[in-house]
Amino acid sequence: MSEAAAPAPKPRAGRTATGRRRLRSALAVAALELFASQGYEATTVEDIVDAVGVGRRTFFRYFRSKEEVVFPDHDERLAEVVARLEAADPAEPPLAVVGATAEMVLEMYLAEPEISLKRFELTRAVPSLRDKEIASIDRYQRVFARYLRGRYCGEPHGDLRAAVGASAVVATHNHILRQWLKSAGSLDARAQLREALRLATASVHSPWGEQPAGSESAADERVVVGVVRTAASAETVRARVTGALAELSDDQ
Amino acid sequence: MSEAAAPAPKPRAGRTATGRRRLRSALAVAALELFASQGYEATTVEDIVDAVGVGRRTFFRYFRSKEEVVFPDHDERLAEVVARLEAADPAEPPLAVVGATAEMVLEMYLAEPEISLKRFELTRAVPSLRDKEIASIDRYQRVFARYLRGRYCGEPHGDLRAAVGASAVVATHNHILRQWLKSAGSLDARAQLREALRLATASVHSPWGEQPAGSESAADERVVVGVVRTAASAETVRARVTGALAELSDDQ
DNA sequence: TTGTTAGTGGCACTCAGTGCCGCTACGATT
DNA sequence: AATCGTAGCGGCACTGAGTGCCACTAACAA
Repeated sequence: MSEAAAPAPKPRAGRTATGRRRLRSALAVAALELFASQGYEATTVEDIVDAVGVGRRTFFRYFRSKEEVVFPDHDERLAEVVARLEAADPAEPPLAVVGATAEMVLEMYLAEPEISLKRFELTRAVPSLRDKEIASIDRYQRVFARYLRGRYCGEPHGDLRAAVGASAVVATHNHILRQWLKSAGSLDARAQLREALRLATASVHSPWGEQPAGSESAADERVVVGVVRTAASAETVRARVTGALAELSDDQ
Repeated sequence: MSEAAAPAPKPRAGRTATGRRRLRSALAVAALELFASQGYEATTVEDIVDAVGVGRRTFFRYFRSKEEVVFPDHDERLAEVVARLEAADPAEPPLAVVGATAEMVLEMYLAEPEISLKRFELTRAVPSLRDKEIASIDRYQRVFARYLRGRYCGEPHGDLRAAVGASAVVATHNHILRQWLKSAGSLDARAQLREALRLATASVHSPWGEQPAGSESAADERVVVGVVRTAASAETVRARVTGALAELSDDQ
């Protein structure tokens, strides 16, 4: 209260000494500390800038909003994801590309565990931040879906497959990430994600859609006999295989 | 401007005549009209209440925020979803229950096409509303995932399967809904959703996880011979079937 | 007629976010 | 070395969302 009584003589304590672009970092650090100690909503932007010793206006030069200080570099990360997808080998299976990109995103979280954990606690506690994170996750998913839509272009249910594939990858990524966060950085999340993606995206890898009654097949069509040993009934296996093999023609 | 010059004598034009709880509806209608005509952000809450002829304070008694007027009954709908899941027959396959619930949600949109379309346009144009909608959709997905987690409890990758299953259902629902909205209410979205759900959730219906090297099988194990006619190579079919039939023991 | 209560209006306030202007420190030019 | 341009910053004033509080009024009950 009383420390702000003299607006005329600016203290300017070590501002330029910290460097021009370190201000952003200093603001973020101070903000996260205050959020952790006294809560997100109870912390005003004025509290943050007072802790750093800069003007309130300066805060909004480095962050578009109070929420953005919690997710400082989401834009850059999304841009990396887009770049990665654009640079991907078109010979790779589409879902493998998306899965690998998801692994890259996971690596970003794993690279700075303490920040990821702080954010996790914050987003769990503050609804508005949770909503914000959901929205940014959705942006990843949209980018994934757009990529897959391009790769599945022309296929029977390409758009649907793209949407479901993207959502499966994102859901799997989030599941593994959440497990890792809850365990406070336990085991190899990378390997877990890879295995989980294998399970989750199994059905999306092969094309969907009803057989157009032997359209382009006929030529190189062959008869394949498979022998399966299982406890399930024959009818169950028939239904399962029928669903799984619905249109197995042009994908790898 | 000049119409607000006399604060003392309240006009009170037909307030009570419209009924006590119709005010909410009147506010929503006026808001949507203003949003459509002059844009969401350019419309202040004061504009809305002036159009209806009530005080600004009253608006916030009916809507928690300016955004909520666009999604007036999301809470009730989410409650309906929860109730439906809780009342579901435990004998039904879990994903069938969730799928049917998603169909119920779709029905809600289809029930009032003009409002759904207006909202669609608004959420497409205004980022903050889009984020809000994403967040509320995520709430559905969480409820779905929670339900599936309970049903898959104890199974190999139950939690992952629940997360992926829920996301697949939601992604499918959104895809069909979006198609319907883009076509301005064309054909039978119900049938499309049902078929799409069949495709999208095929792999999640059967349990996941690695075979425990013949644990409880042995007893009622049989040999099943399947004949498949396809254009794919034998190796492709083998890999596909192996993946699809990974653990086919207790689910129907 | 006299409480009682629910719904409302209005006022004042906090706080996020923005536009604008002035200041200052730094670098480049001559 | 003096000067100009500029980028970063502080501060002020403003808008608008959202909230707390209190007074008022209409309807209802005793």
